[in-house]
Amino acid sequence: MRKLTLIDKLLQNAEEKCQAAGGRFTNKRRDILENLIRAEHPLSAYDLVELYNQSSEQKIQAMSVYRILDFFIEMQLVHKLPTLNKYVVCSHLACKHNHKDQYFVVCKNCGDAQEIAMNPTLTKELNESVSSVGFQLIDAQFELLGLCNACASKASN
Amino acid sequence: MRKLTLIDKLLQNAEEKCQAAGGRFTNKRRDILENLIRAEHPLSAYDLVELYNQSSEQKIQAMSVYRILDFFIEMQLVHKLPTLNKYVVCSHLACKHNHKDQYFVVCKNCGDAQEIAMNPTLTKELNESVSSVGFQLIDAQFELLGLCNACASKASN
DNA sequence: TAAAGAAATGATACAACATAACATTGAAGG
DNA sequence: CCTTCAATGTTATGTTGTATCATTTCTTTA
Ligand SMILES: [Zn+2]
Ligand SMILES: [Zn+2]
Ligand SMILES: [Zn+2]
Ligand SMILES: [Zn+2]
Repeated sequence: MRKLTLIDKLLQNAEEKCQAAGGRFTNKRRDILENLIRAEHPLSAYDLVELYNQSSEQKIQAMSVYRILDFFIEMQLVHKLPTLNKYVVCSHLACKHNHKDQYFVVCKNCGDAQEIAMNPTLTKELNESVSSVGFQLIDAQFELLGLCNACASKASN
Repeated sequence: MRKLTLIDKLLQNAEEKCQAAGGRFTNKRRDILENLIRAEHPLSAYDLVELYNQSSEQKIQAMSVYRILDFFIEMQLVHKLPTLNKYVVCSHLACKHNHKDQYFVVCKNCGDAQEIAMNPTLTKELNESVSSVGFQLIDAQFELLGLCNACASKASN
């Protein structure tokens, strides 16, 4: 019996989370998620349409991809990055726990994104800052623009 | 001699900032900025096209509005809110100083946005968090989703 | 002040991102 | 089976943003 690959495990974990929430993990959803996992960087919805239509016998349309992405975002398996109009798998796909506050750093040069868990102090500071102007926080996810390690060291050469 | 209104003062201040940076403050730019100031909430580029074409003898095209917005963003007189695909005037239009780190809270209910200056502690925490993963920050501006004071109190009725 | 150069805008076309609305298919439960 | 609801198909259209080349307007300077 063949050992499960890492991706198999991620997909299996994702399936469990979907089913636990009463959602189905259809073939289309599985394939879209797998493509996004393998990409290892943010993709647009239309990137995913192309990828799917190249790698599969079947065809999918943009409308369906958007619906599937919405579903995964609801399940917290995928995040949307509004500054890029792209989507990326949650870095906690392998974890059992549901993650809390996180943000993304986006590399201006290579476009890669990294999900960063907020430490308690940062969360606290942010919450205090927001509530000090009478605002009720619903979702703290955000993106910061900068240079990743790799690109920063290249740039300084 | 008529007293200058608040908006006149804001526009005058904006003009000075543009000229100090070697940019022109043309009539089109002035009118677009004035429309955005008067709106008092975020507008899309096409909202601004419509507003201009309704309120002016002349006509403007989307392309020009995008260029004007880019110019104002460069001048730090306008900010883009990527989660809304909308634009809003900087809350420091009346100040002489150039503002530093800030973020926006966006009301999920009414769509209003409020610009919040980051306090030193928050800036420090954020910088430390980012650099701890080897990332170099370029732009810390971001948006948080929630409920504004007015909408929160309505909702609890 | 006329010519040259640079900045701003016009005009047209199109690319990229996203949703509306209604029809059809397919899985799960009784 | 058959009902029901979730998921997807299908088509059309709305929204956001950029590319490209032409023209106008302002500024500089010879
Ligand atoms: Zn995540
Ligand atoms: Zn990079
Ligand atoms: Zn500002
Ligand atoms: Zn509100």
